[in-house]
Amino acid sequence: MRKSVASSSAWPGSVLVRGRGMSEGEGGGVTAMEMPYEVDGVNSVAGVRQGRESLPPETSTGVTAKVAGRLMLLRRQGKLAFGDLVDSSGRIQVMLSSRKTEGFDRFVHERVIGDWLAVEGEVITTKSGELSILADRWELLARTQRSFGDKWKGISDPDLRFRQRYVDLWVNPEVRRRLQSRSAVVSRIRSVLAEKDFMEVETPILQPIASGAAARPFVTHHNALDMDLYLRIAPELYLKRLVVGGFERVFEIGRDFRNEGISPRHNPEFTMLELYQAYTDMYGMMELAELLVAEAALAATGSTSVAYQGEQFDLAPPFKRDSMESLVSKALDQEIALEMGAERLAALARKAGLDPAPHLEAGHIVMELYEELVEPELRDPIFVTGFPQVVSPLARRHRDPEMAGRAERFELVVGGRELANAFSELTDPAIQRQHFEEQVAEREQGNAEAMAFDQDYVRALEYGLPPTGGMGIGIDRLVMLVTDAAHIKEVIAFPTLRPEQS
RNA sequence: GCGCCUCUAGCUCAACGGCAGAGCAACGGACUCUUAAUCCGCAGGUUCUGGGUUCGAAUCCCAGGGGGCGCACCA
Repeated sequence: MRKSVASSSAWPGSVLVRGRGMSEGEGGGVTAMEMPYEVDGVNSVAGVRQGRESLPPETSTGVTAKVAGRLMLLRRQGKLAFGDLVDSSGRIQVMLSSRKTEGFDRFVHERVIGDWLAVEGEVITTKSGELSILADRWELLARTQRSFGDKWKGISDPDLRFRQRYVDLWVNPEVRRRLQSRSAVVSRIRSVLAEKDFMEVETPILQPIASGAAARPFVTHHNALDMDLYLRIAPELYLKRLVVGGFERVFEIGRDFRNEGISPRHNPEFTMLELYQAYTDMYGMMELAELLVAEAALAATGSTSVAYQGEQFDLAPPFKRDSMESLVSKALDQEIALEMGAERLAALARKAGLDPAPHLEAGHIVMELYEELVEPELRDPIFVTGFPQVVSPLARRHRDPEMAGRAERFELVVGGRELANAFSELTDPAIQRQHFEEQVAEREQGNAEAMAFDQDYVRALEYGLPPTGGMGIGIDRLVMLVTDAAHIKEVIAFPTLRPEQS
């Protein structure tokens, strides 16, 4: 009878409770407009708990505290009432008594699970020993007009969880912990890089050409300029322009956008750390990768040993290193090398059950063998080196003449997934131009992800890029790893979803 | 894009060809130490939508929609 006061009630979870589409003033309580504008003297729940975890039952501390948060459980017991108040730091029990608490009857009759409250009173422990706040007074900060789902099971429908994350955060506590861990990881990365004299910068998200990675971009349009712009697929080329401009150590933590499929590991927008450091190379990047990954694990879990989906990974440096060809050889139980040529490699690939497209170069086939047979099987952190030059258009050729055809590039893989990708950056404008031309040719042969030609970037290189190491780390996947998340949507507060349908 | 699974009360789920139900939430009440409190009472439905089969459809079939998983895609 009482549902559907508002027009917005078609959506699950939308039934308005207790006639709450109306202001409470009609029941003699406060109206929305009479809610407080500020709440003074609020202590965090964690702060109140601090140092009081093992008080004996029925302790009166004599200390008064005020906490604020959302009421998530309510146990009415005649002239007593107990509630669980939750804030971002934790949960604490509040105890109200008809003798001690102002407005006790209003509390019992008007409050529902989900209301925001401030509660002030003495910090005590109950007969059963639970740390509680025995309320002298309480104050309503906001009412909920909608219910929070089953109090034991919460909500489990994934669509509902992601669309209404503000509910998910309250009823599924691990969601809150994950997002807090994500923040801690990003914060730690910033401070580690700051200590190493990196400067945080911001480069364009709207770009006239989307380059720097192999991916399909989103297209948008600027009306006044009457021109199409792309949402960036990578900040790489702009960051290296800044190195050309004289900033020796720069990094950016920001969103990239790729117009591709959505999967447990892919969201159309995702957060990438990219950093560039002059006067070093891929080996300098390896040290930095080890440091950043280990620090991320420490920030999230307090340990460099992390449990992930039933596996245990040791993220303490140093990480193993091996070359792509060596790893593929082990997987095939047969020595392979780029020098075998495309035909023989393609035959091996077919024998291994793959179906390499025609006209691929040897490097492409080795890469395919690696991605299909090796990468998913790699467990503990490992730097995979010796990437074919042909799949590394922005990386510098290997300095060792015996490594001809390979680039100075590595990917860091943990648990079968790529966590970081780094190069000794290609600095030679003529070679860069040639690589872009090859990418354009690939695109013409049907590789829709081949990189776009960026003329100005070549011009920037013509002004001189010093020897530079560069690296990208996928923040979402890193956070997944250190928070034991199976799905990228679990580490993104608001993942991309289809629009809610009426 | 293809395949498989799924959609029932606000939430979590039963009923699987024969009167659409439970727990929680909500609402009314009892209870001075609860912990998913308990107890009594009340209310809550276009069974995703449309069509078909049938005496009879939440249930079977077809189409559409939402969601999930896998494949493809994603260096």
